[in-house]
Amino acid sequence: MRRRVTIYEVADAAGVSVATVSRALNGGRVAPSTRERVLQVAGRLGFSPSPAARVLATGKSRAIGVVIPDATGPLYGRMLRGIGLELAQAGYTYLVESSERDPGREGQVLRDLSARDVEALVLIGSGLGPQALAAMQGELPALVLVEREGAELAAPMVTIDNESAAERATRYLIEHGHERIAHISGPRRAGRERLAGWRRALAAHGLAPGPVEDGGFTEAGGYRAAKALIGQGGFSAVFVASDRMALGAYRAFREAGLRVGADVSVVGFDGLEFGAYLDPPLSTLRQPAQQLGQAAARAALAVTRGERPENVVLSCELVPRASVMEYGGGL
Amino acid sequence: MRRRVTIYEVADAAGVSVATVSRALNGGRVAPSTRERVLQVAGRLGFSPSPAARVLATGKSRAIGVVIPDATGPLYGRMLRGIGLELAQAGYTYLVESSERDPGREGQVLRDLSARDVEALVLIGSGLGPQALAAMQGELPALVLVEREGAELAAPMVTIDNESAAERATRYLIEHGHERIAHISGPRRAGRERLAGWRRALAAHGLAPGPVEDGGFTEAGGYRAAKALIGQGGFSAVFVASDRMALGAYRAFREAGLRVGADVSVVGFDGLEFGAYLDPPLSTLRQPAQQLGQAAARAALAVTRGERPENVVLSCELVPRASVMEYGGGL
DNA sequence: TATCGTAATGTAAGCGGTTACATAAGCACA
DNA sequence: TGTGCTTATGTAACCGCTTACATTACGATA
Repeated sequence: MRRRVTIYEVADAAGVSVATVSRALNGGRVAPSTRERVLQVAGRLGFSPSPAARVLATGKSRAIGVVIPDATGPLYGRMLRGIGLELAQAGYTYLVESSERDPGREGQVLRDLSARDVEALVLIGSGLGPQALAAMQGELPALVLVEREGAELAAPMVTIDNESAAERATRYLIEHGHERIAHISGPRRAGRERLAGWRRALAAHGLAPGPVEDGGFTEAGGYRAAKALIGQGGFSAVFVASDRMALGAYRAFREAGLRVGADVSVVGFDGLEFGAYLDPPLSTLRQPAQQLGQAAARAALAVTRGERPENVVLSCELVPRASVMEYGGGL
Repeated sequence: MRRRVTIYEVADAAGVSVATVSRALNGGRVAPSTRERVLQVAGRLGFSPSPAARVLATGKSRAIGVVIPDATGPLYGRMLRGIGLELAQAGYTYLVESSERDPGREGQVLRDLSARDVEALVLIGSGLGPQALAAMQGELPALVLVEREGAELAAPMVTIDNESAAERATRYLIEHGHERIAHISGPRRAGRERLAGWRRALAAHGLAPGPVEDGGFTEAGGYRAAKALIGQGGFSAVFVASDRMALGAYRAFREAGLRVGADVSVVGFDGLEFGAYLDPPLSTLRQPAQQLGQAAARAALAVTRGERPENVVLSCELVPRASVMEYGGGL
């Protein structure tokens, strides 16, 4: 079995005390020549300090906890990569747990992570509401909120600029000559902000808002919402607040005999991979998932240092594709 | 700041010694009445044992390390969910790191995870070769290999039955009347086994193997391979060893004016989400990603107990879709 | 009643680091 | 040469658990 090389063995081999070894390794005051020797011996022996012992001695675990809503979500992998990259530079790691979109389970997960001694918690996406979180905050380490409600929680927030992105999406349709633009909306903060962006773009161009239907951010909801819109008519384009809802909308349009990109233009939101493979490929706004992760990690590191980092707002990139065409007479 | 409740405080409050508290909590011999009281007090005080202290005292970290090739891979999220689920039941956690498909970095990552005291390492997908791993094995905890080469490493392996799945895919084409079936293959063990399954199915039905082109498991490679096949002709269907290569193949067929599902039938492999949204939807073999994760976690737990678990081979499920049609005269 | 085995509990020694405090060494200065 | 600093290093306590071993209590047995 692998056996751990301890600091004592390094100390013996280098002919110094463990305190000196510890200092040499962690940048304390040591004579340069001694440091040199200790480092050399430590390297030769393959010494690597026991994280557990270090945690116990210092009270800092050098780990942060990350809670995601759904392990299979396509964006979370990218966020985690961003988090991992950023943390690694600071010698930190992370523990991930998924709440599986169950607020009760999220509570569990938070307690669990907290019991595991993480120094900060990054909560991604929707989950427990602000009041519920506030109630738990006493027993939890510092929080960082990513794309989540909770301005009142005195926790740093990392978000995307939903409103501007939605405005950009809508403007993209307007630039293609569309004047009657519908919206399939979603719930919560993200949904509200995207709705607001849509409104703002229309208002800025002196256009009246088209019909709005809620799609609950699900494919089935998007399908139903599109059906409802089709029933009402009066639009030549739709801004859909998520790619997944756009998927459902595609189906509804197809069933109604409408060709996306010809009879009706569509812009989605999120930039999920499958959008590129739809027929026609879906125009969308790409979320900067990895950057969100990095920003969240930076914020988390800052809070572990007792700082109070600024909120971060990132913007999305428009991905123009064939689902949007020049206006040529609408529904 | 949150302060940790220690076992001493519980002991005081319950009027017993710390040893008794520890035993009461971990199932040692304690009088039932005492255990009851201790548990009660511990609950009231909100005691949860310091993992670091426990690791230090027992030498077991209750954590395993997981290495994935690519944080954004769509299957890894599912695998991790399986791993997490299984580990949680045993009171274990995991640390993930991604090698980003860089063997050098994988070496780093392994050392890093190992320095973090994980009790076992689950290596997913391709990466360092068996010789390189063997060379490191001395400084690493026990390994579990998931979909990876290394039969000679004396490490439990969790894999899918690539050959049978490929055979099933090919048989599916044969059942639709195709007799001249090409193959776009991939590298490494997975590629070889899928090739073998394709051959086996053809042989079993007395059919001659059609042309084979390697696509390197990438979309661009699939495109090139399909181009090459089209140049040669002589097939009415293709079994493609990965969905991503199938994506490239679709493009090549489209550019050549061939309609997938009509002029040429295609079966992919992996069961990635986007396949359902291709035009036409791609028939494929779905990898049991979550089950792979669970099996891997079970194996990892077993090795931490010093057991030598059996290899696990899981099978894939055929997902029939419109990319395969009854033979009606081929290229 | 003395003896012994057994069950319940307590005492204290680690586990492997960090770090406050003590000590020693080296040097400048009077 | 003695005094006082500064700097380098050592000693040992502590972080919060687990667990080997010691101790105590108690009923069973002779």
